[in-house]
Amino acid sequence: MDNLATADSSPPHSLAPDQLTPAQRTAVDHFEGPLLVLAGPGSGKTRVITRRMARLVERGVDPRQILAVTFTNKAAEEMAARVERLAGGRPVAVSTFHRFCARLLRDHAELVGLQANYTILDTTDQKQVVRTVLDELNLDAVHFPPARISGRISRAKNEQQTAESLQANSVSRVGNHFQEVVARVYPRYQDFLLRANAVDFDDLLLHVQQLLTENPELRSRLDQQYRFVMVDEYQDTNLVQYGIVRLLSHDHPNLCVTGDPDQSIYGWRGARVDNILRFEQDYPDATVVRLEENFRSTAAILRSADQLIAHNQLRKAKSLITQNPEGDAVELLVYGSAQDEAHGISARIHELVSRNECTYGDCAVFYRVNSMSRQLEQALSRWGIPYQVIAGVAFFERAEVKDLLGYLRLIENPADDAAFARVVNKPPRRIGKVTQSKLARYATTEKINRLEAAAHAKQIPNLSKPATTALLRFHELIDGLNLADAGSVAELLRTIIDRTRYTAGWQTGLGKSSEQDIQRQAVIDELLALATQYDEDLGDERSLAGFLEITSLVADTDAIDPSQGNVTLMTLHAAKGLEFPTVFVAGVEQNLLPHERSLRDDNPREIEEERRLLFVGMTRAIDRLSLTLAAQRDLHGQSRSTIPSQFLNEMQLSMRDNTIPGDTAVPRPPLPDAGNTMGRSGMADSPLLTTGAALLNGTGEAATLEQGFAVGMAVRHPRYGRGTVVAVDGFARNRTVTVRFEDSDEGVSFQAAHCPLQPLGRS
DNA sequence: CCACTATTGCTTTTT
DNA sequence: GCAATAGTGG
Repeated sequence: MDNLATADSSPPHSLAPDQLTPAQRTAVDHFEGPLLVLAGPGSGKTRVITRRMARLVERGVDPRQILAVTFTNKAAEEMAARVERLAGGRPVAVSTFHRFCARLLRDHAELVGLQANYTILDTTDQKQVVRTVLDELNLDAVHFPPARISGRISRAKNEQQTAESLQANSVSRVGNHFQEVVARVYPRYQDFLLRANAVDFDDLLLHVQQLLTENPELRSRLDQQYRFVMVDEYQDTNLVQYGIVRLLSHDHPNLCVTGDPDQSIYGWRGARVDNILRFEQDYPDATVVRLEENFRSTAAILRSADQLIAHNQLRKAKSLITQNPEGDAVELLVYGSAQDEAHGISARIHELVSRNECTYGDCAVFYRVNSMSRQLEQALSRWGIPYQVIAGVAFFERAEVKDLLGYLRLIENPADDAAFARVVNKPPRRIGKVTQSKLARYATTEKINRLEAAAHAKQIPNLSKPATTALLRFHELIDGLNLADAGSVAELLRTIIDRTRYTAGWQTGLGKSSEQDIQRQAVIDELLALATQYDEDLGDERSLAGFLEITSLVADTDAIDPSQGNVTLMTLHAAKGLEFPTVFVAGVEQNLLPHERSLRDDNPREIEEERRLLFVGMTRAIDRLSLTLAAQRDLHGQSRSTIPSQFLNEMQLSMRDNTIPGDTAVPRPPLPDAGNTMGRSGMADSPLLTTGAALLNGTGEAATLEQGFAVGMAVRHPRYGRGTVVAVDGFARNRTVTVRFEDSDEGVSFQAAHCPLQPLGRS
């Protein structure tokens, strides 16, 4: 089951579980004082950290005195489970930076001007808030895109620039319109958040830093409480995180950080590699351990990766060593089009699996941008290969999820005007733009939140009668909802869906529902399942705040599920910390990897980060690694010729050209027939939906079928199983296929061009 | 004054 | 190919 695992498991080439190299041993046995572990890819870093934590407990350190911080929930959970196992069942707290801060802030909210029931805004909410502020300033969102503005605000926060200092800064730089606008929006944005008792992701960290800086007694108490602090992926910390870590390890500098400057890929998010590079200056008596031997990849893979990364100038020289066997050379596969590339990869996986060289779950495909998953999904679908996409359309980004969570947020924190704006007219209850802006104006002048203002609708000037009653009814609706009455989060969600008649508008009637509605319902069911799980896990401890905290701070990478036996598709960023026997990196082209944005102003730092990104991707591979590219790729709908990535010239590769025009160099899947499609795919008729990612798996887009569909044709859907086509309507893009699946009375309609239906032949 | 449909434009990476 | 806007009918 562990074919996808972090570095600590035991891949074929690794040391026996109990064995440690001398360097690893030094790190594990290190007790007090600062420790820096510089760990190359596949060097057993996770194993070292977990072993060290267990060792601390063994030496009598109370687990509550250990604070371990990672960047993803997935990493945190895995680490916690592993340490607990090693430490004889004693739980050790492992948390992400954001979660740790969220908890701390919950306990001390009033010290930074918040209340304990504050809510966390996501990027969509942030953009919405920016939009509101732009409106107030009479600026248009077309000329000043909210996404860019909130990005700049986020960057400012990461660099510890307050609204005031940014303003001061931009005044000195006259002429920069955009910067000026950002400086004007920032303080109002922040004001909105504070009034809404809400924080954004950056605030979680920033508020905690402020908390620790301004309250020395609290700081020293926490410093004392967390006598041992461990930070994983230290090269990814930003200035604020760096500050927090330092504030917590002042009196007890038993700080252990681990990381690899060559795997720093979050510079764009404010991460500072310098943090790890200057650790030895920050803590002159630090012990430094270098883990350079790789236990993961073949020598061939490692050699190419090493050659690549050696081209980074702004780097301390370091080479990767391994005693692993040579293995196959790293391949470069060149295809004529993105479609060929996708089919080529699928064919390759199909071949490897049918020759029993690996399983589907052993394979991963990485790419630079999420939008590249679509074509890969289509091809894999056509080949009948089961796959999971990490963060295709993220589960928690789905409108239904955000709406329902919006209701929960508003119930928990009535001051959350962002949540109010999100749900006040969802589903449509005749509270449109005009009414909302009158309400907002009134709320602002009266200095009350919007929900309260809705209760006073009769006092709002120029409000039409129907609008007034609609607002009053909405207020009543929210007022009548709470966790105590509902009994559990899941029950509360059901009550919300029921009372708002949330799904009422969906039934397109005539005894058939659309594919879209089925998906939306599935999303809701998934959220309910998640809530039920939460209710069970927490028992009497359950709270809305707790549930919202979990749902706000999850990442899509958390959904990676190795046990499913699926090919895994994800971005290069999401791939960090994982390993797979067979890896494909797709789209290794100039302007894509390196991304065009990094080439734009010829900044070597950015190009080096792109190089590290490819390095990270390559070093995930255990046995087989292929880099692929397409000579032509669609960009904004237009097909364009591409240029091979500059990185390809920097390493040893064995090239295979599959671009012979009009030829069969790229195989297409064998024609489907009822007999062997099932056997080949290895897919269950209706797989269980377990995670958000798995849920969305296979439903995105799909095959364009040359032969089309006809009434009476037997088809198979990756999720709903076998069925028969009962109707075909419309033309071209509007063509829909209605299918009746086995054990179902209803027909389900699909867009012919965009569904993963596989024809099985006539029945 | 609101809801719905057609149309234009922009698209890294993520806690 | 999506999401914010413009336009139209109710």
